Amino acid sequence: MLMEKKDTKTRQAEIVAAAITLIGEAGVRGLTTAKLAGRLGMSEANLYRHFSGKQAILEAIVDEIGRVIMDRGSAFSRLSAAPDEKLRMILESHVREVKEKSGIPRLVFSEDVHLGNRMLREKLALRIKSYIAIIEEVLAEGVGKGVFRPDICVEDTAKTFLGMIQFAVLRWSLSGFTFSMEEEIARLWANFTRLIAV
Amino acid sequence: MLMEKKDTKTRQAEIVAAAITLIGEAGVRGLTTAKLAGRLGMSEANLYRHFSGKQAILEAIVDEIGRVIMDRGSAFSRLSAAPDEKLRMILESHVREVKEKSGIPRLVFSEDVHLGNRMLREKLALRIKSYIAIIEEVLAEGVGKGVFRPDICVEDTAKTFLGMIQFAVLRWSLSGFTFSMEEEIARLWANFTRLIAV
DNA sequence: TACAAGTGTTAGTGCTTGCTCACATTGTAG
DNA sequence: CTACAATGTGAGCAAGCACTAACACTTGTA
Repeated sequence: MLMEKKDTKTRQAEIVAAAITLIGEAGVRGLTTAKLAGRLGMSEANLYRHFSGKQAILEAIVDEIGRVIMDRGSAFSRLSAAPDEKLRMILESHVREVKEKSGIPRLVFSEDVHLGNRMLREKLALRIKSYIAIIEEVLAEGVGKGVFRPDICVEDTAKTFLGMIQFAVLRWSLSGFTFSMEEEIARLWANFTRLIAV
Repeated sequence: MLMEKKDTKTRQAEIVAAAITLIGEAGVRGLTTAKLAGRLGMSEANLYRHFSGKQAILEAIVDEIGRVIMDRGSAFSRLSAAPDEKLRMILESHVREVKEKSGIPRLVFSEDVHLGNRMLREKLALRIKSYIAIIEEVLAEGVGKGVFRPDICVEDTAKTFLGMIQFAVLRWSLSGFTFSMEEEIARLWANFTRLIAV
């Protein structure tokens, strides 16, 4: 009787947070009911009081990811900084997020999402789409204000921008996190901003 | 006694090919000794005659990936086309490769590589590095010949270029392969080439 | 106070996993 | 021809997996 009783909403949030951390450390494969329960100091069976199964936990994580992305979008759209400054801030907050919650990109790339549950895959595709839209908006604003080249396609440029970040994260992960992500991103940003500046 | 005896070199090649196909269909998680042996029409135990274990099979796949990349590099360096044409050809051959052997990108992104065996991770990081170097070379040639802007950083631009492709593949996978990869890539290429053209 | 609903645990279940063992068959060198 | 190494098989093992049943405690409420 070590575990104090808590509202299921609270427990669900705790479980999701622990699951993201665990995925960050050990991957989606490493997210087992035994490890998750152990990490939380509760029994495996108790997980099933709050979630119908592992799939439901993954769904909840994807919803959490969506919430993070949406929050970021609304935060930056309210901002009154220059478009290129906004873009840099999105970049930096993205990198910060990835570093402290590496479980998120890991789930995004995982086979469990790409090959497993269909709903999971579609939900995530939608989230990424809306993330691209956020970048597009900033780019369009920059084009309108004359800080970005008028001949860029905002959609393709947004996709290229995000791809640049993703690939940096991939290389960083493959390197065993040996190089400085911040420095790498700073270099990439310097080059990218030169490409799209008027 | 359905299985005819073959040289272990031949069997290894067969196993690696079947494993890549299987990963393409079912992911690295779907690559189980049972499925792989079943696909090849042989017993599980026979796999262990030719490979010491699953890790060894994954290593052989990574070596195969390295061979593919190296071949591509040497093929394009021998080519006498214009730099921008070369870059487009690399892009197209990359996409073609991904489409017919989707097991390769799946392994590159897999947790088994990123979190599992260290040697695997380092080998793959090296391969990607040399792939980046190939792109860099083409970009540098283009800058020298005056077809690409002289103010680009070839290294960062190469990384951005590859990231753009990777991200397109990710979105394609997340979409359930519903959109046309060729059209998407064509759009991205048109925008990218505009960004780096003089 | 009674009691139903909600939250917790222990101790399992059946299934899949990578892998091994003992044994059969085949190819080939002396 | 014979002996031996290489290549093949079926049977099965220990560990890990997601998940469940049966039961215990707590809390809100009629």
